[in-house]
Amino acid sequence: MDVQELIDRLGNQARVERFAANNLLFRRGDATRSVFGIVQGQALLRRYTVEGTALTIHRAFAGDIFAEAALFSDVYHCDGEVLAGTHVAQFPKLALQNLMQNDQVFAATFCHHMASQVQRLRSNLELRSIRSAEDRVMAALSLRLREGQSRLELNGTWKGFASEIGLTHEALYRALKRLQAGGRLTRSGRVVEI
Amino acid sequence: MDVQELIDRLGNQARVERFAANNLLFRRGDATRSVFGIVQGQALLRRYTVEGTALTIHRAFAGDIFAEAALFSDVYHCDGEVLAGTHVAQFPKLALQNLMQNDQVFAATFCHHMASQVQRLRSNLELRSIRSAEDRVMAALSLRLREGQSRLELNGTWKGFASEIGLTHEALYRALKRLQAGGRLTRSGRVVEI
DNA sequence: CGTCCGCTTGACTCAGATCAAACTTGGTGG
DNA sequence: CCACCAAGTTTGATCTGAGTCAAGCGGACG
Repeated sequence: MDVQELIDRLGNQARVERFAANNLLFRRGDATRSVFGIVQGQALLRRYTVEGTALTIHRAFAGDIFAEAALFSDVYHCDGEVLAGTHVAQFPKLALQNLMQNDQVFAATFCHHMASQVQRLRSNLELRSIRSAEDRVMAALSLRLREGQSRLELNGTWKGFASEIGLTHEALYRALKRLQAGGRLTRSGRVVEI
Repeated sequence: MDVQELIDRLGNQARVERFAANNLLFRRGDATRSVFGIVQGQALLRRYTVEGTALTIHRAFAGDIFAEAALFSDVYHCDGEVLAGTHVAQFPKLALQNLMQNDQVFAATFCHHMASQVQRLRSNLELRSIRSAEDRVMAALSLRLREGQSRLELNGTWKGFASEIGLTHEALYRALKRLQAGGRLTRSGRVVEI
C-alpha cells in the first residue's frame, strides 16, 4: 500500500496540502489526529536527547506513509517536520479507524502493509551490519531482484541508493567500479545485471 | 505484544517445541503454515544471493515474533533456521487469521504490535547512519530512556547492545569509557545514568 | 546558454575493525 | 562448597577501508 492508494481509499476524508516552507506537522506530546503520507518531498521525524541535541528517527520520502503508530497512541512520540516544497497527505485517525473496523479487507491490507514494512526494515537493518562496501552493495542489489531475475532497474538515483544502504556516494561508486572490474556485475545507467 | 502473550492467547493452538540441534523451520517457497516466536534461543532468516552466498535478513531472539508476513503470503520468502537449544513457539496461520477476524480487539493489538515494530526499526535504522561510536551510543541510550527519566537498566548484556547498534563490543566499551571520562554518562553494571 | 545536480575519480585521514590477551562473573556439577 | 568452564568485560597494538575534501565532467531543464 502506498500514499496514493490510501488517498483514493479515503476519498474526501484525506486532505493533501503543500507547504512552501519548512513546517511542523506535530510535536511530541500533541494529541494524535492524523496519520500522514508524502506525495512529493520529504519529512523528518525527530526526538531530542537528554542533552538537548536533535535526533532524526525517520526520514519519509515520496510514497511513504508515516506516523502510523498514531492510530494506537493518544499522543505523538516525536516531532514531525516537513521540508519546504513538500506535498503532504493527511489521513484523519478517526476516518482510518472507522474504515478498519467496517472493512475487513481494508484492515487486512493495512496490516499486510505493515508486515511488509517490518520485513523490509529488518533486512535493511541486517544489511547495515555488512561492513564491506562491495558485499553490502551486492547484498542490497540481490534483495531487490525479483525471484528468478538477474537484472534490475534502480528506482531512484545511485546517490539515493547510496544513502539508503548507508554509504557515501563516493564509496558506492568506487565499490561499483571494483565489482565491475571483478566481473561480479555490469551496469549501464540505472540498469544492473548481476 | 510478545511471544508469551500470543501463546496465552492462542492456548492449545500454539505449540512450543525444543530443538536440540540446528533445524530448518521452513524453506523459501514452502507453503506458509505458521508464524513463529522465540521462547528461548535464536533463529536466523536467510536468503541466498544470485552468487549463492547466504544472506542473513533477520535475527530473532527470545521474546521476538517472526515470519508475521506468512499471514499475508502463500509461501515463505526466506529460509528460517533455529539454532541448537532453541525453544520455538509455532502459531498456525489459520488459527491466527480466525482470531483476527473474530476478535476486533486482538486484531487491533496485533496491528499495534506491528506499528510499534515499524517505529522501532525505523529509528534503529536512522541510528546506524550516525558514524561516531560515541554519538551512536548516546543516541541509542537516549531512545531507550522512558520519558522524563535519565537512568535506565539494560535488558541484555553490553555485548548484545553493541551488536544491536552495529558496533563491535570493543568499540562499544571504548566509547563508553570515553563518554564516562567526558562526564556524559555514568554506569555501574547494567545501570546507566545520562 | 547557464545552472544545478548526479556522476566519477583522486589524495589523504582517521575511527572503528581486527587480532590478541587478561580479567571478571556467573552458573554447573561433582 | 569449591573447581571449573563459558561468556562477558576490558585494554593494547595494528591496520584497513570508508569518510572527507576537492575537483572535473556531462546531462537535464528552464
